[in-house]
Amino acid sequence: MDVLKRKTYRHGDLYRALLDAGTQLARVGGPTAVVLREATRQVGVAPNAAYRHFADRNALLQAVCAVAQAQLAQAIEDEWTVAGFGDNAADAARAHLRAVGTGYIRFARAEPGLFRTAFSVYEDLQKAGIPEMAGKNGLTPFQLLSSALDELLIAGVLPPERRPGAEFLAWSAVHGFSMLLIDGPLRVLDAQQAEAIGQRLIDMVEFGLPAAGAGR
Amino acid sequence: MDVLKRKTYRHGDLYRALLDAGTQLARVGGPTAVVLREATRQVGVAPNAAYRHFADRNALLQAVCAVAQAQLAQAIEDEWTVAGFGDNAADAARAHLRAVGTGYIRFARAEPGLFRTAFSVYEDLQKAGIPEMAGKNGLTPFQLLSSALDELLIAGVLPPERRPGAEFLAWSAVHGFSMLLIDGPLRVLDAQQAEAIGQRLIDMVEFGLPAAGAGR
DNA sequence: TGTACATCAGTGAACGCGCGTTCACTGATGTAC
DNA sequence: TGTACATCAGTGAACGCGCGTTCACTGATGTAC
Repeated sequence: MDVLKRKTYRHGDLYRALLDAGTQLARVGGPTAVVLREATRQVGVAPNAAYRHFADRNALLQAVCAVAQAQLAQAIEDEWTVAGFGDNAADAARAHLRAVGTGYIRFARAEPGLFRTAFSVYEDLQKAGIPEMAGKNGLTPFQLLSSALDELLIAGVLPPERRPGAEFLAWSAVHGFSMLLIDGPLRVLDAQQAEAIGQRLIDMVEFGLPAAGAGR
Repeated sequence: MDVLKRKTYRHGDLYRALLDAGTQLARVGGPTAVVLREATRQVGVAPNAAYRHFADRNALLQAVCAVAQAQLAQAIEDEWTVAGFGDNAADAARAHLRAVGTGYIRFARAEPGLFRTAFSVYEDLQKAGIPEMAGKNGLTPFQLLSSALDELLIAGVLPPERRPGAEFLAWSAVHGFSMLLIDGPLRVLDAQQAEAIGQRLIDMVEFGLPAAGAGR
């Protein structure tokens, strides 16, 4: 990111530079802070130069959104790796579900701007599988959650009739908590408190999920 | 709301008219749609006339936010009333918790713009008790949730050591689901599907809450 | 009950701002011969 | 290997837009005498 001075007339990799600058803007100020002119300013290029690489402002935002998704996926993968394999399939599955939730919440707290950007753009569940949004293992956040739930199913922890749509129940809890944590009333919590309540929330999901839809 | 024509030089109740116009804008387009000039335009008054009644644009937004909170509270109260009292204290408490969640989700789905506005402004938990944000019974959404949880405690459904902070667990689940429903990937669900998954989510909270924090 | 006057709600015009986007251009690069 | 030339990445200037906000004002209202 060479600000204001550049040796060559051609930039070299302006696409990448603008994407990086846009990501930095999102990191600091969330999706509305992704301002095309500001990105070109930081890179040291004329405002309209961006139009060689992005159709319009929204295309830049979309690209930044994909970066944010990928970083979230990576944060979850890291947590998954730490969780390991446990003594048996059931324990491993539970640990992986917890890892997904924990990674999600920690990322939201560590990178609130990127987190909000990840969910700012109109997103189809169809598009949830595109590779730009994945971590190193090639899985998106949603796919990682699905994997953990599949493990729970195979391990016999989650009854088959409760499996369909289980993603949305777990996701809702963790997503809502993250939102309250970064934008809402839980903003005031310190790291330790946030972590403690976060783990209790994941307890609620772990114990409540197998019962959800129980004979009502 | 008299658009463009007005008999008297004085408006009569411009504060109310601007607040109503602002609320309508929020209803249609969420918090960012609360534009001061647009509100005055709809009321048929000069842009700067607003400054007789609101310190600035943010003051108008705050007022609209309070209206949105109050409408949410009312939606929950209505659901609470429908839920009734059941056969015993435990059933009644559970029904009331479910009513809070159901009212919350239904309001989010029915009035996504107002819902997003309700949570757009910096909100302290301190301010969660101010009367402008309450429904007819004088309780805010947060206070209604607290009441339901207190009932669960008294009825012996929720162990005393799990009561503190339980608001945030239940709230997270229902809030996250609402967000995914109106802005996220669950946008595609029709009313029936949304209702069904919403009830399963509330199952998860109902069964998972008493277990959350269980001996870890 | 009638009149003078203070109040203050709403007016009209203008400001500076930063945004996204379009236009015709310029000049470094890399390829064809 | 050297040169002519097409390509196209980045330039410079400008546009229209709508916003929030400030200024000095005007004229209806309601109160004091």
